[in-house]
Amino acid sequence: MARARKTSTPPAPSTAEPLDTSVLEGLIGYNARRASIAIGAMFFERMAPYGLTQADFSVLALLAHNPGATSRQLCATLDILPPNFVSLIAALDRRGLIERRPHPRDGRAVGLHLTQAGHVLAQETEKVVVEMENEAAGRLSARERVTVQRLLQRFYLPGNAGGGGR
Amino acid sequence: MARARKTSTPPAPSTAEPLDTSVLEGLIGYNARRASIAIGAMFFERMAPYGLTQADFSVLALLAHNPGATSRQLCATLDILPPNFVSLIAALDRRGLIERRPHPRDGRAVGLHLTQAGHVLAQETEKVVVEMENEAAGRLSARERVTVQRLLQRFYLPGNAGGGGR
DNA sequence: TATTGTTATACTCTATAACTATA
DNA sequence: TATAGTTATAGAGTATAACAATA
Repeated sequence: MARARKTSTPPAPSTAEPLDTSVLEGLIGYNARRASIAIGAMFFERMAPYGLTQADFSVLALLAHNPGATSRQLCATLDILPPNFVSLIAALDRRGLIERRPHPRDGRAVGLHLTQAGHVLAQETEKVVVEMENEAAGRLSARERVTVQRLLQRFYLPGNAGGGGR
Repeated sequence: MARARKTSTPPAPSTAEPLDTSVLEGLIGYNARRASIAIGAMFFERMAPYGLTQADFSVLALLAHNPGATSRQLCATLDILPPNFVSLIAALDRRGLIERRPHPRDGRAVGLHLTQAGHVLAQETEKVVVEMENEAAGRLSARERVTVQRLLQRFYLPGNAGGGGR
């Protein structure tokens, strides 16, 4: 997750001249990566009091709206490999944020549910993240924010062709 | 850099129902992260024949337009920590793609330059990456591509407020 | 036979502390 | 004293192989 750096940021005593970055800035991959890292660092700072990574937060947010979802479903949705999901879920369980109940129709699977504490934390952190995004996107209009989201989704969601959205 | 997965992608024998992801899809951070990972995986595939990571490529591309740049400048530009930059540069050097020359005005610094082979590789891979992006962004118009880049830059470039463009 | 969840494990990426040599 | 480059190292994150239990 690239934990945020110590980021003391001295008052720029730096003298080195900046480089010409026009080539890279013309690449969407580069821009998406840099923006993602910048927002991720901000996320890390704001979430420090709650001890949640982006993956942790995503799982809690998904469970809030998809109670009983299985590890398999969450892994597929978030593009996390099952072996890497085990310790994540175990940690949330240890913290009393989620509960594992036997799946009603599949003995192999386990349904995941938020506990009361999990619901509270999911709700509170969602608010924090939305505020953080409002700040990070402070120089974007509401319309621009919707636009950038819609365009980014074209790169990772299947069949999100044009048209549609108003 | 998250190397690309073995991605056999069986013809979806999967039966698990998809989850409601609307909360996450309303977050710019989530969308930027997912898009970045998707483009990164594609980058990894196309660059496999050249053995370059995104960071490697970025360094070569920057040196092509900024001959003599120092490690310090490249680190600052690409947000890479100096200790992590050492092995990257050493590998490019070992491959005969770059050359380290004493800095003309600073005995501590080392000016980095592309070799002939480095220039050839930088030019060829830049073409491959641009083609790859054209494909990845196939469902975006030229105007949309410029828009998404401009908007993403607001998150990681300082003082890129509105106005300006065009 | 295929799938869910898991253990073990290895590799990559990212971070900090501390050193050297020049400035 | 501060900066450029480096070494050593620790900790996240991400990948594969292989297993038990259930379908």
